[in-house]
Amino acid sequence: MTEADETERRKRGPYRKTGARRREIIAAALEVFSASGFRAGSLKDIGERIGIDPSTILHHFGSKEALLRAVLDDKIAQDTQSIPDIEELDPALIPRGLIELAERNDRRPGLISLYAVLSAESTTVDHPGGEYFRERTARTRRDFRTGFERMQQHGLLAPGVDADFAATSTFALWDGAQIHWLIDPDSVSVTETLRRHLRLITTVTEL
Amino acid sequence: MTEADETERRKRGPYRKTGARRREIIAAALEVFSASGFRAGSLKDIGERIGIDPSTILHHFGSKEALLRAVLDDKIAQDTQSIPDIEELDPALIPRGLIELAERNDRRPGLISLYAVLSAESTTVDHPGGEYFRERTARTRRDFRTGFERMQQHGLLAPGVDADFAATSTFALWDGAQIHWLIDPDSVSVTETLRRHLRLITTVTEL
DNA sequence: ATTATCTATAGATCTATAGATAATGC
DNA sequence: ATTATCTATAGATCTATAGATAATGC
Repeated sequence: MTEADETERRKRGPYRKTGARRREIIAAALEVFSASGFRAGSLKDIGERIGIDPSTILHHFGSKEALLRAVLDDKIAQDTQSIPDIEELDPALIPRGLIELAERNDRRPGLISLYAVLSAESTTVDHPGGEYFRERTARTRRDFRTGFERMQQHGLLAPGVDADFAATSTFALWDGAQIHWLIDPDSVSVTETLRRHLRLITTVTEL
Repeated sequence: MTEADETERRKRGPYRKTGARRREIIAAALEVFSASGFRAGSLKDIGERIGIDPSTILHHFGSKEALLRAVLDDKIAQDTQSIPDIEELDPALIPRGLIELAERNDRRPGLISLYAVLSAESTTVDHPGGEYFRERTARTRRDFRTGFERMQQHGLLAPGVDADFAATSTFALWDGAQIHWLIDPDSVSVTETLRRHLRLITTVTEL
């Protein structure tokens, strides 16, 4: 009945500009959430950046939580911490791949801030990003471990370093350096710290 | 004039129980701020834990910001990341000292959460903890560097590791591991990751 | 005619203050 | 008599909804 009705008076669908507007909102939301966090970043802040009313944002996304999900989903595509093709990449090139990833991130400080701020905020009670960040950290650690296991099989890890420690320490050092960089950008270079760490835990020297 | 007046009708000062009540509030505030962050953690939440009204908290501390400062100042005493006597400690014992510090922190997860959550939140705009955490990270990095410089002078750093990298990487790895531990406690042991890192960057083996 | 946008506003916070009542201590 | 605590409330948010107006596209 209801389904038949819906089939009958079919919807027209979004206008041509709607996609662009949604992307505009997502971009503004990324800025605001990374600068203020999810809870303190208001729909009013987001709307003001692009000159629209908060209720217009809700028209497009339904709720603030749904907007957060849209921001995070959108960013998965250009994720800051997944190595492309880690399964097939020549193991000797994995460290280089990680460093290039860090260098790319250096050019998008907004994304770094989004992840660093939200991943910490997501550990607080009742935070809508909790599950996303639990899954993401698990996936990233798994990807890292896969990469370092392949290096290990080719004898590319330094003596005394196993794949699990390589993955855990690299991931922790990376995220920690990013937070310290956010707190005081002059005091630490994420890329340089990562590079030296990888020189230490692998036998790959040309980094 | 005013001063004379104040000298004349002198205040009686706080009651005997006031100190205890303030400590009670600070303890409850630590719990709430570490579980919810500063902005999302409300005076109502804090008051409910110890059965008092939000306005009573403000009577004792004046403002929510002042309460945060009181919580942070109180925690400086039992800081989670300052090595005792790093200036005098036998350089060979510094890694052991760091690990013991991490082990002590393991037993106070509330403190770890407070620092991890607030240090990330403090990077957001207009956050009252911003200066505190900027100073704290600078001081911690300086302490770490001092310690590793002393180790370097005694030839206790691994080949290719200088004091600056040792300090930056250890600090980053530590804070990053703590966040990952908060996100998924089963996936990473802060102490164990730190221990293996220190084995790698120093020549001290008994860890 | 449907979607996009705005205005207005409900309802739920939250911090802080004013002022009344209760507890403490001179 | 002073401090501690509570009740009541002001004033400032904020998210979300209802309903009117504007823009788009069949």
